Amino acid sequence: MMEGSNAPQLYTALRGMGLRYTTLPNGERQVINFIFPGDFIGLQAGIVGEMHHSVEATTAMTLCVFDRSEFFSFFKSNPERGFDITWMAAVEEHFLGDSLATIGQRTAFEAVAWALYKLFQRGEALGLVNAAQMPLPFRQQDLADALGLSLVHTNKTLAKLRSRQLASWSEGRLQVNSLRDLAEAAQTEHKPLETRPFL
Amino acid sequence: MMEGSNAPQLYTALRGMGLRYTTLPNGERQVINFIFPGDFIGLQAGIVGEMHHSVEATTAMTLCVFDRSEFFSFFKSNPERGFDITWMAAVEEHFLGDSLATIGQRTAFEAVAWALYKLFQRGEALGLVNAAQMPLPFRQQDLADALGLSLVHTNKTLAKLRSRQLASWSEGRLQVNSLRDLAEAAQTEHKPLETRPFL
DNA sequence: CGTCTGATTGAGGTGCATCAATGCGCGTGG
DNA sequence: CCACGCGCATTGATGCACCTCAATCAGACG
Repeated sequence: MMEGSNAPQLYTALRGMGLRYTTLPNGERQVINFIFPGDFIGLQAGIVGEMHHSVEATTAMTLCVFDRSEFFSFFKSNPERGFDITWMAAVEEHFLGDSLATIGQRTAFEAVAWALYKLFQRGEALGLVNAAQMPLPFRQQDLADALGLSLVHTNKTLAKLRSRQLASWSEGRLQVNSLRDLAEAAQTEHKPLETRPFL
Repeated sequence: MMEGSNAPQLYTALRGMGLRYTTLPNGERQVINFIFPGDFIGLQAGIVGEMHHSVEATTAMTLCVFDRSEFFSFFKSNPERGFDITWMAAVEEHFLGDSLATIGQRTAFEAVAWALYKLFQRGEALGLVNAAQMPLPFRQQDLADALGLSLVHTNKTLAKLRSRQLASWSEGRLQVNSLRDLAEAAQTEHKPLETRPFL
């Protein structure tokens, strides 16, 4: 479904995973966030008009498509839904603030721990976790580009986390035994995930 | 007006400047964005409920205060305004994505250039620019914390921008002669600012 | 005048980037 | 069935961009 859309649309991801990113003029890539089932995609594109950020599917995805042209009228006829959309945007904005803080202030070790912590927590909320494991079908390069680290250093940092028994990510599966320990390594407070509406 | 509010409220800044930031457990500070007149403050706090990010006034400010408890009903009775709020959130989210990209991918030189570019552009839109100058009453430490750089390195980078005639920021005033050149130094495209609604 | 905040500058150290090579699984074509 | 190429993970060696420490300086204020 993703391929046919060159006109920016609005989606909510029902199944599968992906990522959102920008590309700098010099070719560097920054992944902005990882997309999980339930995420609402394309709000900035839908409202701002131009597509400055790209979205890419990592696994096969099934999407629920909304028509952008009807977005405004939808808002007027369903103000409660409109409120939900604002809510989602606010949660997302809050999350991006935290992301900024990790890229800007945390060490590579803390940053990787933080990312895996957030991903695992998200997986838990979605019921993807089974026997302390969840699927995480991204490449190390994706995580590196998300954290502003080099692929090599990301790899070495992942190895360190593995050897310290904090988190183990390989072959597309992430294993975390103690979320609390991981949060501590990430210089972050261990607290439950913000609830977010679903559209 | 800011001082009396320990309960999270919603504001729009009418006059003055400030900044929004988080603090990590280890004490590091990440400033998330700079607040200009017209900015809407406290949406995440207002919706999410808890105040995880702090807001601080740099100059004296005058604010327009909204009651948080009426926020939801306001949304239902004024869906167009609700749409505007979502719009603002989307623009802000988009901007944070760009911020991520600069902290993650740009060099210190490019990052500082990018920040001054954005600030100056914002100033232009607000009519603050006069004779290629605008007021910018922040400290170098604030910019450093926004970009994830040390104060010392930020200072040296600012000096380099000054010596290359790209941008000069001192005594609370920012001077930019060629926005185009500055954008080029920042590894970014020079394009007009996104319009944003005003509440 | 002391004190305080913020800007500036120099010297030395390091976390992470870059370069380079190897390995491993998997699909593809001969 | 095997050789080959390709994407991705892994590991070692080297270098640099940026950090940290430390000192000085200018202006504001009581």
